[in-house]
Amino acid sequence: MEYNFKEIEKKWQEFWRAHNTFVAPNHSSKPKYYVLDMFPYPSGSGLHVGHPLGYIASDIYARYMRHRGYNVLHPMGFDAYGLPAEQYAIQTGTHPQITTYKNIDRYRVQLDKIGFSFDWSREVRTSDPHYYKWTQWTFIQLFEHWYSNKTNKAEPIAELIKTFAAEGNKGLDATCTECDIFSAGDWNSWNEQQQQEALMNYRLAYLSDTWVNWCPDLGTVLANDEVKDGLSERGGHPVERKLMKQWSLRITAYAQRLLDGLKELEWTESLLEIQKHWIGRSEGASVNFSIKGHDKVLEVFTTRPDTLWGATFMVLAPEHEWVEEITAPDKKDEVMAYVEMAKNRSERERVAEVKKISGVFTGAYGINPANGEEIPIWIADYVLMGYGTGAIMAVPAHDSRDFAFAKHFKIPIIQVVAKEGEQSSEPAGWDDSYDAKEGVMINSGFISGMPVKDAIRATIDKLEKDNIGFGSVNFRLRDAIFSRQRYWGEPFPVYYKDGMPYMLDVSELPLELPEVDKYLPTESGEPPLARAQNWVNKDGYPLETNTMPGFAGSSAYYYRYMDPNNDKEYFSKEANQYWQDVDLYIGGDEHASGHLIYARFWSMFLFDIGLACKEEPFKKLINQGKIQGRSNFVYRLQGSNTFVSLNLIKDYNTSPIHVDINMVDNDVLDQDAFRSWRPEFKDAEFILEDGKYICGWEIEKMSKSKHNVQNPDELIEKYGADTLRLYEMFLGPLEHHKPWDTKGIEGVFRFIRKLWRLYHDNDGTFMITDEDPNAAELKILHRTIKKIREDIERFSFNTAVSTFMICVNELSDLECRKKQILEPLAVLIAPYAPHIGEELWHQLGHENTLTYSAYPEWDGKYLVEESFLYPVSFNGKLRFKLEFPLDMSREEIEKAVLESEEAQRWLENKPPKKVIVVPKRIINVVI
RNA sequence: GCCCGGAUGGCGGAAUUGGUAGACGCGCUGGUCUCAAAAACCAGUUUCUUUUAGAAGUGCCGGUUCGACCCCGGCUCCGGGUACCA
Repeated sequence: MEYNFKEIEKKWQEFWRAHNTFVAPNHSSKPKYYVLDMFPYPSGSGLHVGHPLGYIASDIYARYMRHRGYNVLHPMGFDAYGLPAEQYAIQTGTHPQITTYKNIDRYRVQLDKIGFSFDWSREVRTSDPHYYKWTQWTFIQLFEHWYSNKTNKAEPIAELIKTFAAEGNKGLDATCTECDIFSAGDWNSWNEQQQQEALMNYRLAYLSDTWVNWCPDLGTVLANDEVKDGLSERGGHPVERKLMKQWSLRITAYAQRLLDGLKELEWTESLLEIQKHWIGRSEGASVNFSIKGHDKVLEVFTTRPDTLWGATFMVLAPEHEWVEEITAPDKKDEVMAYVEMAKNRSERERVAEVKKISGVFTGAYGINPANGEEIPIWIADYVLMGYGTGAIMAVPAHDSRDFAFAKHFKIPIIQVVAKEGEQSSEPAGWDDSYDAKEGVMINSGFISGMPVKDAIRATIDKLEKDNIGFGSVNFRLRDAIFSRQRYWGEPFPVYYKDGMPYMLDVSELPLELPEVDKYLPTESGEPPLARAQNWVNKDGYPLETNTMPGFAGSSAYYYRYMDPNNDKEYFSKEANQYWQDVDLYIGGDEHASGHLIYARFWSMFLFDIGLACKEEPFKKLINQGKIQGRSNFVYRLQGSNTFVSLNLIKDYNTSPIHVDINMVDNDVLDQDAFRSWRPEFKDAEFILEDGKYICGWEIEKMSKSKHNVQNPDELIEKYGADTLRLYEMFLGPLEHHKPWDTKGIEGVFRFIRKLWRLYHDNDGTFMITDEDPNAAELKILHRTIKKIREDIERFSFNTAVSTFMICVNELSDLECRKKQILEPLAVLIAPYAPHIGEELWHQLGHENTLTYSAYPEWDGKYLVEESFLYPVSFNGKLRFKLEFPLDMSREEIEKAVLESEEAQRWLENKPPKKVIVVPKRIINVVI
């Protein structure tokens, strides 16, 4: 009987479920290991073969660690809030909960069929009130804390109130919204509302008027990481800028820690790089420029204070609050027109017009503090309100944007840095600015002659001494906008009294998502929750109508898995002490600037308030590559129903049409399937080559419209889950993006059957002997164990599959049926192909699962070689091979090589110049 | 533009520390078994040449080295991130 994967896989999946094989206890004497996958958003189209790639890898590792004696936490859950279910609700009226839960059920069935070793007793769903209770709880904690730069952590607002009452906010070093200095007297004289307003500037979750990315088509605001090229990441809808009252999280308080924390993480270089960029730390100085005729000082941030002498103008962002005030009366119309234009432009237009130079002169002048020169103040949209102070000193000689601007508007350009050993030249003649990171200062007063680095230091010292500036650091990272004007998300635990927001009491959580009649904004433009009946707190005050964004629920789900059914707290201290942090996290790199920043921030905050014992949640992270689609095409002869095979199309006028990849095998079209695919192709004719219709192909995104989606279900039906698991790993390195192609799956399927036949005769009878293995068999086994262990340790799963193939090929050649060889092999392969592993283990006479059996160890004594077959090269070119004992000395080998018959041919009686002998590697003769 | 990653047969890929380039698998070619097919098995498969052998060869050009897919310098192309971030 052949290997019956359908029966066997079903049997073991049921066994695992019935015996709770993968349930991990929170109390164990074993060491812990936490393997996490990025939990999926359950979309309506189910899993395609790209989704399980990372899950298979993590499952192999989780199973491997169980074999090695670890208590392995390997949970799975669902990111259950999200736009698609809500968009569907808007169209059909179906509650997003119904759609989402239906999709989750489908995902669960699909996941189970692949044989994952998840501990489903720990499943979380972000839309479940038992779960989001703690998302809301965290929000309250964020609201009740502020960030002290002195202690460098989050501190309770209650303490801050005491400080304000005793000494005002003067000496306070906090990360906060810019606000006026007030005294204890001021504070104590204020009413509740005034005090609350002052506190709002400090809270880590705060409500403020913010410039947001407003997406009219989705009817909501988006975070910076949800916007790409001026379009929404989901759906590609245009985004505009809008000033709105929104909740934000003061993630910028953690910018430096988020940056520093990266150092200890075992993440890929590219991921660390993306995060570094996103945080975007720049060192420089704040410099105050006074404005002629005003008693205001304009603060700018520059990374190059040394170039102060070259600052020939200043630029304000169009949204800068002083634009109107400083503009000269005769320039008002022009300036306001420009500001209006800049404000109304969509984000998309702004991005598209980046190269266009535009701006307007305000008629005002700033005073360059370096030399007392009056320099014009311009308004231009190349200066962004959100970075630094929204105002810059422009140094056209040494900044390309300033240079282009100065040339365009004919503003003077002064060179202040020259290359070491070079003379200055006339900047008016330059093609571009000289963005000098190194060089020597010129035309710069007391710093002239200094190298750039020293000049920066000296300038900052001088600025600080004169009290007109100071060394400062700026981050690109912005506070995270946390409000969404959508229905399907966590409700904020917030009510409003006299227009001021207050938190619900923790005992009132969870604040459950109310029912609404429609999932659309109200007629007056309020979010969908405004439609809810009685959306008020227990005292009748109105509740917040915004909901939280997608990243709220995914920012700490990895902690909740540690203690998922805890009703009293987020997770217990004991559970957290035991599981600590995620040892291995596998997921896509599309979350580099979103989820992975927010989750780290969230974790740091939970650390600060004493809940989590680790600051960084994800010790090691691997990005599995995306599986791309591989589309197939047929070529229709223009204006006909005739299709031309790929290699003949050059002779015809054809147009390509996507065909479903399920009716194509090795790029050969199943013509009958094609004819019955769609009515219009019923009478299709084909122009064939070698009697076959060959399809063209292209690598594209996997999508329904391109007919290139491959579901795992079909493949499991045909080949079984073990084959699918091995094949996905065999495709190539885990981290690589790669096109999906079923071409090679037959080979893996053959391998699985060949493995089965090692243990069974042609009739399917189990045939294992107790005979002692010979040296050759032991060598194969131990070499395989060694290589498999090394490969798993370095997450090289593709080469591990090859190694199994080599092992099975060799044992088949030897017709080895010995228990001492084949029993360890069954355990060895079980993490990869768990069903066949369990079945063989069972047939070998074991009653229980092999999940917790020790992983085989290799013993070097079986691998000792006595001799080595040396490749012998002449001038680096391989000529022949010679075998020598391993204990032979270099001198003896050299002598033997030179005396050998083959060598004589190449030496042609000339003495060699040099002979290199690298033991166990190579011999190279130089002539 | 800037930053990161990559390029190896017809295809996916291997070569872990500078030491036999192309493991393993697909595909293809030929064969065994069979009435036939499936399955399985065996042999071959980087390219070129004057084929018992030789030459070239890891995107291109150059360098270091006894020896380079691997290190260095300069390019080309592809993928990703980011983009008036002062």
